[in-house]
Amino acid sequence: MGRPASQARARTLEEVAAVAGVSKSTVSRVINDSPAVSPAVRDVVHAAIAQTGYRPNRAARNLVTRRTGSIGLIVSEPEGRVFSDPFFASMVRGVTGIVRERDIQLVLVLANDERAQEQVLDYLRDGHLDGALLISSHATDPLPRVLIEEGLPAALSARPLTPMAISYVDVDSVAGARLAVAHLARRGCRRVGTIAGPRDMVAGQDRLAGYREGLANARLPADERLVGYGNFTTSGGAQAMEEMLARADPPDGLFVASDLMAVGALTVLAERGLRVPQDVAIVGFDDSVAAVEARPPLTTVAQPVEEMARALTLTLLDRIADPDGPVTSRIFAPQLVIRDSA
Amino acid sequence: MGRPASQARARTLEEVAAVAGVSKSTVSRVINDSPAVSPAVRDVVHAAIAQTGYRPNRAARNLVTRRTGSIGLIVSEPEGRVFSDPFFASMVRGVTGIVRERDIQLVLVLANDERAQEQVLDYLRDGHLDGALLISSHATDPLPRVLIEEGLPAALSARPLTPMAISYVDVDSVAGARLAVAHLARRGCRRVGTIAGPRDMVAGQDRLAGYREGLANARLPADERLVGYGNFTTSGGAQAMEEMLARADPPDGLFVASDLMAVGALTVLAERGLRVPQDVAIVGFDDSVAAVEARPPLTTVAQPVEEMARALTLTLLDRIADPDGPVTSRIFAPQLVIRDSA
DNA sequence: AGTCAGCTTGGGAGCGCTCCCAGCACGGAC
DNA sequence: GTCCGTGCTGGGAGCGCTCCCAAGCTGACT
Repeated sequence: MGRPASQARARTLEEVAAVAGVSKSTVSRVINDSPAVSPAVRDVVHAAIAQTGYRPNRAARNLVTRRTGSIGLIVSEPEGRVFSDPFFASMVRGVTGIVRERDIQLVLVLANDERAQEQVLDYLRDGHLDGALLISSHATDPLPRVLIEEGLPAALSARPLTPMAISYVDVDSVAGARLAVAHLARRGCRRVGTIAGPRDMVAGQDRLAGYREGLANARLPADERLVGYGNFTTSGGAQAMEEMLARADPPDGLFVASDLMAVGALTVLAERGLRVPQDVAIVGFDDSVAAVEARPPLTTVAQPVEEMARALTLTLLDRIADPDGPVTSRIFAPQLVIRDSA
Repeated sequence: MGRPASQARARTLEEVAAVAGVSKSTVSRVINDSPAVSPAVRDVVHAAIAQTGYRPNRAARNLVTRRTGSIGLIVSEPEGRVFSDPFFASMVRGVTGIVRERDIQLVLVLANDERAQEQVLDYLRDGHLDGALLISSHATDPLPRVLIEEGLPAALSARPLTPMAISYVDVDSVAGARLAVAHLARRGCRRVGTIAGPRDMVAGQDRLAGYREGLANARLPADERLVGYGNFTTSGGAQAMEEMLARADPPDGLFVASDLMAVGALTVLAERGLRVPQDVAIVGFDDSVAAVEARPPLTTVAQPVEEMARALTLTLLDRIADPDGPVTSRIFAPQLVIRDSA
């Protein structure tokens, strides 16, 4: 069944060239899809590659191309938070898909505290990575700005608070929130509240803004006592719900800026004996597994996370290939997924 | 503030050597901590390194040492499941700590379906990685065995079902479950049930075995109707709880093999109007954030995940340094964390 | 027939590093 | 005084690859 890999000496370009009866330059051209190779020779070389089981040596290639062939997935939030977010899992799946077919390494980098951020910066400056995917949503995160200044290709998983010369992908959160509120209004809700995200996250701000627009569009009254804030986690949602119930009569409709927070709200509502959707109709955001598993299953705003992740990755790769190219960003349209909670 | 990194040409050994007035061999020795350098020269070279801001070129070094300087974090379960598990976040934090101080790259690899597994195997065989950390708990996972056969250094995040020549770290799940049941018995519970993990996971089996031992130790009756099975997720726990309640009177004590499942059980109990801990005392497993955030906060069995992750990583690095060295594994002692649920 | 452009191909330098080997200086043993 | 370790240092080959440059060959055009 073949020897252990550690003993199987790797083939080299030279050997393939010998087998194919051509020079190593030619083999190199074939490998790199250079057009300057006649079809006949190309076939011969391909056969030789297959026969020898040749695989290019990454280190040797990197040495001369001055590329590393790897990009970083930089998580600059408390890792517990990020990983537990279903958004992250889908993101990784999307990124991995692209990265794998291009034979690029995805290096996981945690930059969750100040010290780590410094180290990460050093790391990036040392040129260990060709580029970076930044997973972070806090508007106050200094990393994006620093990366631009350092000239390292980067792309963000969310729109930065202040416009900057960096690519990003994001869902149209404002539109998503409007969608949710419109649905609630259509259902007949009159007192529509929201549990918004943190005020220092763009997603938090946008979804709140969209909620307000939605109210206005539906000619529904705005009641600030029905606006709560959570940190996008389950417990944050529960707490916000409790606080809202403490200061005002229950709303009959509620837009919650994340499924996780909605689940938290759900438990509080259940404790209070309020039925969903009869007493309070709820719309979440993300369409994560949490939405499916919630009781009742959540009506929610879906974002095409995997597609977004693919776009994000491709954007970064474009930028790596052409560092002076244009900064391109894409906003994806959200979609309402109707289940039982509203 | 300095030119962009992309323009700042990297220093080389040669340049440092020139500055220090020595040969590049000597500089290389200093960098690699060779003892064969006189203290005086060493100091001069260190000064030159600092002055020039020299950083070794990873590719060049890899080319000659035939190492890649990176290890894989191989996630061979559905990524949604793994990432959402708080265990994973702590694991990553521990691994990252070690890896960062050794300047090793952590490459994230998803092997969540058959096709991906094949690709991952190819990838490993190509020598892109010096070794692999395997995050997977399904006893049926073929990857560990394959890695051994390929001769690629690897370490598992959990004890494999069948003993094999591969290092791993794990918590003593049996002891942990015994701890939990003993606590329940001490509290006065007489009808102690369990929601166990999947039968094809070692952790599931061990915790169930520990539960049984705990019952025996406390001279408590074993009632198979009080044994349920979940897949370590919240919804799995809820479902198992419902099924148990459907086929038997509620237990007065319950050991749940994971915090996430315990949270699911909690919601079902709440729906049924059963109070925790008064009617049913519950002990979870993992001491994750979910335990802290649960209502009531969960008494649970803690495992020193971060320390385990560090040990796991060090084990792998040892193995990479000396592939023929002994296979060492470590079992960590669990600890009971008492909160409000039992 | 001669010239030249255009297409393929081969040769070989060089990327930055490690590590083998040789050389040198010094000091102790004879 | 000679010889031989021992400790430190420098020289240089070579890792596998890319890419520049030159050379060969074809066919079209003058």
